[in-house]
Amino acid sequence: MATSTVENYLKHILLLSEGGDALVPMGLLAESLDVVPGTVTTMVKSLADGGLVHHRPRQGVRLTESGSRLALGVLRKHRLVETFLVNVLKMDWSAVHAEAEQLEHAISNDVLDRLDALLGHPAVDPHGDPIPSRQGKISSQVYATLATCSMAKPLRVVRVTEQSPEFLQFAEQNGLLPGAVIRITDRSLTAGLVTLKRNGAKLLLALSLAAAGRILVEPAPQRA
Amino acid sequence: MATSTVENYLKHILLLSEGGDALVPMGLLAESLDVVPGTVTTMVKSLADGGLVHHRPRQGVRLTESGSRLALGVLRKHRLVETFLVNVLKMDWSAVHAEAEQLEHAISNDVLDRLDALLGHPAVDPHGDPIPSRQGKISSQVYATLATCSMAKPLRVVRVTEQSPEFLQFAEQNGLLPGAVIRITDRSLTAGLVTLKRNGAKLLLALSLAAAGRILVEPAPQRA
DNA sequence: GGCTTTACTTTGATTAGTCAAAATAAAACT
DNA sequence: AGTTTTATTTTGACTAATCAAAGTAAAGCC
Repeated sequence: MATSTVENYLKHILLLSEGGDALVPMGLLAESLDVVPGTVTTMVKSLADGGLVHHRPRQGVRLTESGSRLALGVLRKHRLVETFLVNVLKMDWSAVHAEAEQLEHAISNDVLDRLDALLGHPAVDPHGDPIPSRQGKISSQVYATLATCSMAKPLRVVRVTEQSPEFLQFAEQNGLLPGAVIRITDRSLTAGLVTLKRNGAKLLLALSLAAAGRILVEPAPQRA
Repeated sequence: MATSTVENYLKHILLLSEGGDALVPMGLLAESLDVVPGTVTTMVKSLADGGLVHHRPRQGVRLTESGSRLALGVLRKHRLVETFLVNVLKMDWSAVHAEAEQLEHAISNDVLDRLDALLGHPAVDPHGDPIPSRQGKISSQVYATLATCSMAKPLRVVRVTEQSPEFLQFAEQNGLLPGAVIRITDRSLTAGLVTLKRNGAKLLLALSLAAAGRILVEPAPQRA
């Protein structure tokens, strides 16, 4: 079995490569894992020895087939555990990320499959992130964000791509959970602001463009 | 936070000291943890530096107050996780010990408390072992075993003090789960055999004395 | 094209946990 | 009491993962 350190490296590489097979720069990986760059270099070389990644020196790192399989397995554990913590144990969705970071390395595939069944084989976790299938497939639909979408039509929040409890709490308090239907009332690139109105809410809500870019949306069906 | 190695040492010391504050010999601890004795000596000295155990050189080791608190916490996690795996995820009780060994080090107290509530604050795990309370109290009732109990009256199995999947499967197949009511028909010290009959079963069942000593019983109420 | 900045790699050291094997203390036999 | 056995401790070495700091390659910039 891979150590949880190895599992973490693979998971971060997967997340940083955005589904594609682009090279992940070493520095980015170091920052993401919160270790110094030298550490990443040594670890990546040993992962490469183990056939889990390809290392292009001075350029970056990319998952191999078997590294990718492993990384998707870890991600599946992470997201199913998060779903369990929120749906069954009723935990705050802003708190479950840290818990899942630990549990994803301790849970067996047997337990995972039972959890999956208990939850009804969910396709996305509470943040709206897609859960890889047991076969390692991940539905990688490309969504627009509040910063990039068209402004005309009503939108439904599908996903919040940010893990920090502060941001998630902010999102929750303002009703920006996956499923919420909203409408953009204004977007100013110069001010760096997006203003929107939630269905059923009285007040307008202003968001920085940076924050808006973390919220993925799809067109909401007209007048449900 | 204590590493999972530290947690394991403390848990094993707790289990080997049988609730009392007897000194646990280093060799026994080494065997129980499946490491060589030299490793235990070094680790125990560092645990002693951390104030978690008292080390009497060449004699053994004993938990301090704070070591005991930590160990009971780990044991609580272990047994609640086992209960969850059996009661909620419907896993085989003979398989859950190994799973819980991993999960006990990864689960937070917050998650644990929610699990505890979900399960209805159980007092014992599926093997009949008592679950320490959140305050670290453990109901340490002393039970007789099939090897030591009186033979006259009907008995109820309360606990199976053995973790190996083989033994647990054997027990399960022969209906010796906690709660089962049985009656001893014969016990021969010379042959090393105990023979018994389960309520509702047709056949007699023979057990070695060693195996019988792993099964704790209490007097069953007469004709329920 | 040469200088500077930035990103990455190397080197040497550290910590946690482990083993193998030699050394020692205590207990157990004659 | 002296010797043997057994349990424990010490010593030296190893692996995984890390950091600090020095070294190097590649881009970017006059």
